[in-house]
Amino acid sequence: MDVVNIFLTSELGESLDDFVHDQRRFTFDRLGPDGPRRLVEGPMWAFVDWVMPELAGLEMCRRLRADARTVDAHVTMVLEEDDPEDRRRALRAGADDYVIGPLTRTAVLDRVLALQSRGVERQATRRFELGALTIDMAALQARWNEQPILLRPNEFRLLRFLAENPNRVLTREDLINGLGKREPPIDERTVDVWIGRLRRAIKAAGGGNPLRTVRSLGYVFDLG
Amino acid sequence: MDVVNIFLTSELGESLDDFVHDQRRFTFDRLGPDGPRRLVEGPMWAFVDWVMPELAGLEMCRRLRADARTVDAHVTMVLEEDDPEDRRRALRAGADDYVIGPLTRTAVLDRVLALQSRGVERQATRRFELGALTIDMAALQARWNEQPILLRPNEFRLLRFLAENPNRVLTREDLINGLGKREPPIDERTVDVWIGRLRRAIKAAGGGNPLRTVRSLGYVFDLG
DNA sequence: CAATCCCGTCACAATCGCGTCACACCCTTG
DNA sequence: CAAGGGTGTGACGCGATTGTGACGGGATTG
Repeated sequence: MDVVNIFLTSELGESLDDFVHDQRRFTFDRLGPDGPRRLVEGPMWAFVDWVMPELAGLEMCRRLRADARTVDAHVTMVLEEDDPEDRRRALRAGADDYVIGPLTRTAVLDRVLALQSRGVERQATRRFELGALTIDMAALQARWNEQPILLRPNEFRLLRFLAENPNRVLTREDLINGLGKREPPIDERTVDVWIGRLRRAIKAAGGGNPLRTVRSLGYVFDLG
Repeated sequence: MDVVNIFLTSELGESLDDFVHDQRRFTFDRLGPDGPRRLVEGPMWAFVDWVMPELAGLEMCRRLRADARTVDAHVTMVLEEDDPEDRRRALRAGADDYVIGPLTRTAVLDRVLALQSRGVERQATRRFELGALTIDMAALQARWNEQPILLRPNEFRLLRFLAENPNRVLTREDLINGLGKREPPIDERTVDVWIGRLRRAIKAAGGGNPLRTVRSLGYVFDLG
């Protein structure tokens, strides 16, 4: 059975106990300033309150992104009201997403289920190789046969996501979701430009072209 | 209670008996060159040794993928040492995953539990083989003896449909319907062109001609 | 506050996919 | 061997899809 690990920075009015639903086991846990209390395997979802007792939500967000145990978590920021300025700050601090509070059980499940529905998930792998390509999550660096590939942040995330799902056609929508770009909505054609830039960067490092276009569908990272 | 069926190609040093843990029943069984000894319901996990007494692990892997009873199994390859080249070969032969041996009870459970929680599920027949031909639905790619066949989307669908109905004469109408071309109506002669293009692509990949013309009827995908 | 970087969008050119046609070739039948 | 239907395939052209240079706004740096 799949396990979905959900972490929250605050107690909620309604009880959010562990439960099983639709073939998945949902576990809930408190998330403190020092990170998660327990280590888990599998996808992690963190909901961070804008205002926290001991720490500003934005700072918490940054910590999650810097902490090796939680870099792969999908971070949702919980805003008190819909302030465009706050939304932007949240995303810049590393959040993948946000909801307008207060946080309810329904809101949590909506988020998790919606993003899981495509079944494209991050794997918590620190460093991995695919053919000549090496991706080092800790150093945020990619190499082609030891030769560093000069990537901008967005390109790195794109390459990472593609490489995490090799030999599998990813639609432009998958890629947009995979990079956690919900807000503002991204034009699908923009993905073409991302791919173009990524290809150029790989080629500049002496690499081949592992990114295959599947016309009218999307792109694949080709192994072999 | 959920059942997790685990198949191994070799005896292990430590005993791996059936047992119950965490709401799941784990059953273990030997996996021989002819496939599983018993049919099971529910998820199957196969651990295939790189070196087997009677059959190379890679060949075993391909057989599992070609066998209707086991196409949906999650196949983990057991490597003796961490050779990137071997890993690639394993994945290309259809393995979903690999571990560096020797295989222990802990390694098996780690794998199964980790992947179950990560929600890595095999979609029905994502990949199948017929003789030298391999069709990978996820990557939308076909190979002839490991050599990729360069197919355009329509040709891929055609090949897939033919390969799904081997040894059976398909009329031009069958093929048009099989590819879901209702609108606009397709001229039956167009199918001839499709077949011609598909044959050329297979030959370009060093393949033979598995597509036989049945005069005044249609075409067959010939097995053997 | 100037210089630089990153990234989303646009517009246009290049490319691709594919249905159709036309004609040569093949096989069958008488 | 002549006749006639069936099949293979090169060529063509229309649409749709994709690649990419250019631009501008916002963020970051110094």
